[in-house]
Amino acid sequence: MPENAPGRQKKNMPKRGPYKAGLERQKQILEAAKNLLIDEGYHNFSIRKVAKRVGISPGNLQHHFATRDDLVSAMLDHVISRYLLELEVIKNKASSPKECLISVIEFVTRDLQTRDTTVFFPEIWSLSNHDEYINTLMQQMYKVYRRIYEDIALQINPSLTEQQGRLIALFISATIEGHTMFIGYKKSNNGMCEGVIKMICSTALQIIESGDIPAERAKN
Amino acid sequence: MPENAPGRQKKNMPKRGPYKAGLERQKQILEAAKNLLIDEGYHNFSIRKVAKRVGISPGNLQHHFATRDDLVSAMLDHVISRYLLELEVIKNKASSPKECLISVIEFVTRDLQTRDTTVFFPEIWSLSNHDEYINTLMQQMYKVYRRIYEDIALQINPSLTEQQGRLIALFISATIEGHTMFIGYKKSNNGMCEGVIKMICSTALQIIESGDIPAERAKN
Amino acid sequence: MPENAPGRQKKNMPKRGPYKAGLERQKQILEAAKNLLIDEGYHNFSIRKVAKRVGISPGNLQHHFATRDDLVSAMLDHVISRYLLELEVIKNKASSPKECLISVIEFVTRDLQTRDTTVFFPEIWSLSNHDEYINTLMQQMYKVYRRIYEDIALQINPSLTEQQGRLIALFISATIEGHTMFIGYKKSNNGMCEGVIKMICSTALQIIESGDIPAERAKN
Amino acid sequence: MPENAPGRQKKNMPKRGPYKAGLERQKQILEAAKNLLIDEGYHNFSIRKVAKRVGISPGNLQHHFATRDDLVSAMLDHVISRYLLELEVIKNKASSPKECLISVIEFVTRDLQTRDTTVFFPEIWSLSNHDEYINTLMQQMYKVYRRIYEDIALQINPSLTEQQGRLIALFISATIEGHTMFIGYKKSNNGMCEGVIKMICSTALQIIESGDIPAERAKN
DNA sequence: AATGAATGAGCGTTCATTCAT
DNA sequence: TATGAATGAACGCTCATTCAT
Repeated sequence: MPENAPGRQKKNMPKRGPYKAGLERQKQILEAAKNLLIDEGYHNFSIRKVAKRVGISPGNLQHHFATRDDLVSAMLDHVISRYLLELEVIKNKASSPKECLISVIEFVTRDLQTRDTTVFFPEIWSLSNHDEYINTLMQQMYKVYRRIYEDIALQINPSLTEQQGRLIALFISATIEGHTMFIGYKKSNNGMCEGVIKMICSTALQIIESGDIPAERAKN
Repeated sequence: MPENAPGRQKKNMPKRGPYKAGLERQKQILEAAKNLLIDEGYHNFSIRKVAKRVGISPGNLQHHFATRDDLVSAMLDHVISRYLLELEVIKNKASSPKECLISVIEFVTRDLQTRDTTVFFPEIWSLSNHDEYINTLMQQMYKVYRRIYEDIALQINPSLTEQQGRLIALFISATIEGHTMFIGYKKSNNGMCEGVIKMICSTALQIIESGDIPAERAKN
Repeated sequence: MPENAPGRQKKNMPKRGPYKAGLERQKQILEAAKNLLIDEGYHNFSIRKVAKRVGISPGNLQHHFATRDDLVSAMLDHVISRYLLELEVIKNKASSPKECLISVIEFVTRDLQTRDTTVFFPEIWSLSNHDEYINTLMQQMYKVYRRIYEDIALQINPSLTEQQGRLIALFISATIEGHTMFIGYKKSNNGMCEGVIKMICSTALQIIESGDIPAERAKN
Repeated sequence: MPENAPGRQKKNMPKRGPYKAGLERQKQILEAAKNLLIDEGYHNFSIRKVAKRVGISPGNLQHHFATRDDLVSAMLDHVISRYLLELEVIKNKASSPKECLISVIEFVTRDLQTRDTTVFFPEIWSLSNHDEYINTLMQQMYKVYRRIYEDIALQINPSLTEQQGRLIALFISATIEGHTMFIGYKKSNNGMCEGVIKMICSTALQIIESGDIPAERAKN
């Protein structure tokens, strides 16, 4: 058993890694798992179904991912890191902070309308409330993601404090995510996407530039 | 067989209703179902667990709610209509449109921090992608909810078109909902709640008053 | 609880009989039970389904027929006695033994092609192997039925012994019944019905008239 | 998952078959299923009971036969093909058509008196009215079986048309089957078996030799 | 790296039956 | 005469997991 796939592993025995063919298999499995999650939802997710999609036996799948939790964790890792990578590319394409802000907002918001994103993220949101590991994973992802907005905000308006930057970044990212259920794939208001984008962009810019952000007090 | 609980029923045969004790039971069941959903998530939801929580046999539960879907639907109905009722009360307490806007935003956003709300709504969001009935239920709820913001917006700024009102309402509601995963119960940024509220309020007012909302074109 | 419906009752408490309306209900129930048996087979038979067909509650049905076995027994009684009555009528219409033989054979064989008969009797045959009460009921019915052939045979050929008459009657009745699965309702050879009838008639007559029947020895 | 046992399968994916031990298990299961059917009847048939008889877990049984229908189908297949094989042997032992006719009739009729046959076939007859797959299976079996009588009849009396041969074969086979409920295992007239055999044989021979069979018209 | 065999628990559901109303 | 409430057992089935091969 390799058990060296990323995820929730406890025991980390120093074993030989998977063969090349094995790595290919793992990717197949993770893709199939992602698609199953999206097609049927987490409440209909099972390793047997994943195995059937890949065309291997459940026993074999469990050779690659020892437990169901391992598989789910690895799959979420897989999808999330790919998503963050995409974001990085978008960010690096822009030549000015403002342009960067707008292109990231546009990319993320338009991406909400793809089936994968419309379905995948709410799945994570609900899961994060019942599984601490998944919650951590998700919060890490959003921290990395919000960092983009924080950096941009401070570049556009250097007079902002770090805390203000964090609050702004939180506000922008939460605002975008919150539209998923309304303008997402097959959602009844998906025609409003472009209008929403404009509102988010102008609001974000206005907040950043005005610097009129409440001072924070909470610690936690 | 009662089967006349709210939910996914189509044919409404003229049957005698349940006894008083039966109605009490139904409420107990719906409460237990809600709590189970919140405690363990939809993927761990089962009628047997609900029955165990109520302290009755699965057979008896199925006497009250014939199928799992019936139970889930009735439970969602139950929770959602109670939530909308609460909103109505908040709305009616306010004496001016602006005050109303602020108090509704404050109520809803603070409510995000209760465990029930933090957990319950993401559950619905994810479910709505896999169950058309639940999606319809959810969209109806949000339509009623957004109607509040639409009315307020048009009262504050009568020059807004209906479409602009709808877009604003969508933006405000989506912005609030989007914070659930970040400032909700036990979420890492839950200390930022008050700051977020201020930003949402000022942003909402600014958008409504400026009337600087993109004209829409998409139909779909 | 009346419990005075025919069937498998053990305790026969001297209670007042059912009201007129109750008797009507009992007939409704028995008819519904018969139709359910025919529509879905004994393995899908349940008192709940019967109750649903009648439009009453299972509890109420069980007020009329205390147990499932009671209901089944009463229903079989009901159908069988009606069937024997029909036969009696056919028999009495004929003016000569030969004519009687032919008309009974024709009636019974053609009746095999009705859906009710095609389905109902195999159901009894299989049940009789697992329920002694039903087996007794069935054997009684066939005894009465075969008696018709016995009488006719002895009338046509008075030189036959009683044993020979019984053997002939058994042979004729078994021959007819055996065609159920082949020329019955929706069965692949149901076009051969008339040919079959002619063969049965001529064979029966030939056996009776020739008297060339093996002497029996077995006792049991 | 083997799922390659005979039965109601459609797609025949090129999977590796079961291990040797697995094949043994499948046979055990089919035997247990047959015996359960005979002991308790189809209405008391359950995969759990079969599993208990074999001494395995229900889950394991479902590994070999994925659904209840698969199991039932495979079991019927199993029993029927064994039965047809036996018949073939009997047929091939005979040296003349007449002898063959008599030995087949004797074998089949006497076999009616074994418990297995007395119980098994009525079970199929009733099931065939509620399950199209089983009806097809049964009709195929009887077609093969009747073919024996058809061939013999045409050998004994070559002047018979094919249609006449089919009608005769139907009549002989139906006549035999029809005696199951009367001379079968523990049935009240089982002492008449030998007399019945003689009547069937002489009747069959007489019909075949005389060629006095009604011309058919119906098509269907 | 892969499959098949096996377990045991849990699921939604149906059911016969009992009983209070 | 009728319904609704309730139980407890059984059903077919899916599942995560383990293990021998």
